[in-house]
Amino acid sequence: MTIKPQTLKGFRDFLPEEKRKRDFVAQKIKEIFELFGFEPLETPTLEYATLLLGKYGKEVDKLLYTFKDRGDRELALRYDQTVPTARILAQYQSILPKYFRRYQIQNVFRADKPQKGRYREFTQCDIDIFNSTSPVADAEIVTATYFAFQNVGYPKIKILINDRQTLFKYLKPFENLKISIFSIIQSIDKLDKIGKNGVLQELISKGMEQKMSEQALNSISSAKSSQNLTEIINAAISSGVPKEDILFTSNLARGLDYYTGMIFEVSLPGYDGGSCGGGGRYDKLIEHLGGQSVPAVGIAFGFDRMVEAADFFKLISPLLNGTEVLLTVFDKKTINFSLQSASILRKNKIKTEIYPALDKLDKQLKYADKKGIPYVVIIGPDEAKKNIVKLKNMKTGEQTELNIDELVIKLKSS
RNA sequence: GUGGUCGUAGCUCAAUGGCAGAGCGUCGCCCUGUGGAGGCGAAUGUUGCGGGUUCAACUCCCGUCGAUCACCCCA
Repeated sequence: MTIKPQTLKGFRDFLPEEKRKRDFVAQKIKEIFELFGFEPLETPTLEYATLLLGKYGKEVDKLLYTFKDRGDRELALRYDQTVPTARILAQYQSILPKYFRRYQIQNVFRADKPQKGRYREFTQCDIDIFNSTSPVADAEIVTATYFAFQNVGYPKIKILINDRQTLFKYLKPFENLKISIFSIIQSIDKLDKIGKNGVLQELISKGMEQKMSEQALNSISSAKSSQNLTEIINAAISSGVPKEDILFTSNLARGLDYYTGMIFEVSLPGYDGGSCGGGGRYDKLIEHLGGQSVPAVGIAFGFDRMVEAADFFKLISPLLNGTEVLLTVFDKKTINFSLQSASILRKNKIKTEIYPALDKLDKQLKYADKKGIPYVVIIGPDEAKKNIVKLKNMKTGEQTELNIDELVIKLKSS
């Protein structure tokens, strides 16, 4: 019985072209994380279900993948990176540095209904600093984020920043029995998406009077940056974030209610695929998850969107890291010469591929052309006899006869 | 999870209940050691899957799987 080949609902295959793009972006942001002293961390795909259940709210429990293993243990697939990291902090408290800072790029699983840009397995990329309440820690996160994006090569990066204290101060008067301040914040967070009228309507439908709703919006738009936030912004600017790229945005809310201080988002002007990352300070979350009190500040990068945006801005060369030279083969007599030449090229760190069949030369050239391999080395009986090779530049069509040492020099210099 | 839209060749898409097609790609030849351009030719389908209505279903109905959009939630 044959089975129809298909990818599981909500899951994706990344073919070489796409995978290279993802690796490119991951590589660029990792460089910056390391530069800022963030250390790599990896946790298992599976955890005990009890670790995850109930930690994200009852709505989310339905989105957890849970099942039993053969030893009857209740398991769950990783849902995010924060809860497993909270476990790490509790479990390895004695050996981790006090102000632990780590980066983590791993896939997480959510049994959600998929749609575009929303999958059941996707990559999360987090950086966080634990145990520090200093504005310097907040600024480090913002700055590392800015430079990580810059290192990928995006033409313009804007950091939109606000803090929960400011939102609370200006919105608290509007809270009532029908509508909590978090509910107001959640609605205001949609300002960019549904517009002023949309937010007003939503607030009204949540039980706020029209006049009050308008006042709440006006109050927010006139808000001033708190002293703490001003310190964070100044620290980020001192760390090299251009002043014009970090913007106090009083209506920035971010829906998650666990944030306790600074909140921020990354926006790429010119790319309208939405925010490419967001985070903030969450001093109570880890304690709430059952650990000890651990103040924390961090960001989750929207890795998939970053890749899409990198693609959109054409930051990734299609030939990136591909094979540099294809060696052709002619027949069984000359194949050894081809193999030996390949060996020498590879010893010289030239990315070399040998054609894996005795096809006609036109097929071999066509293969190189289609794969975008820039050089082809032609080795047939004539060349083997003279102990030389013929190097063909696929772009110009130019061919030169070289001995193997000349070939290495030529390819290394190109 | 709720509510829409969609599913036809490898890809993009036609065919308004009446013979399943086109473009692109693929393969072969023109070209016996040279790719891209061009010419000529060829192959490819249980119309996602299962049922129903009908003389007749790609087309209508039901179910199912998948994709997609909005909401929810978020990344």
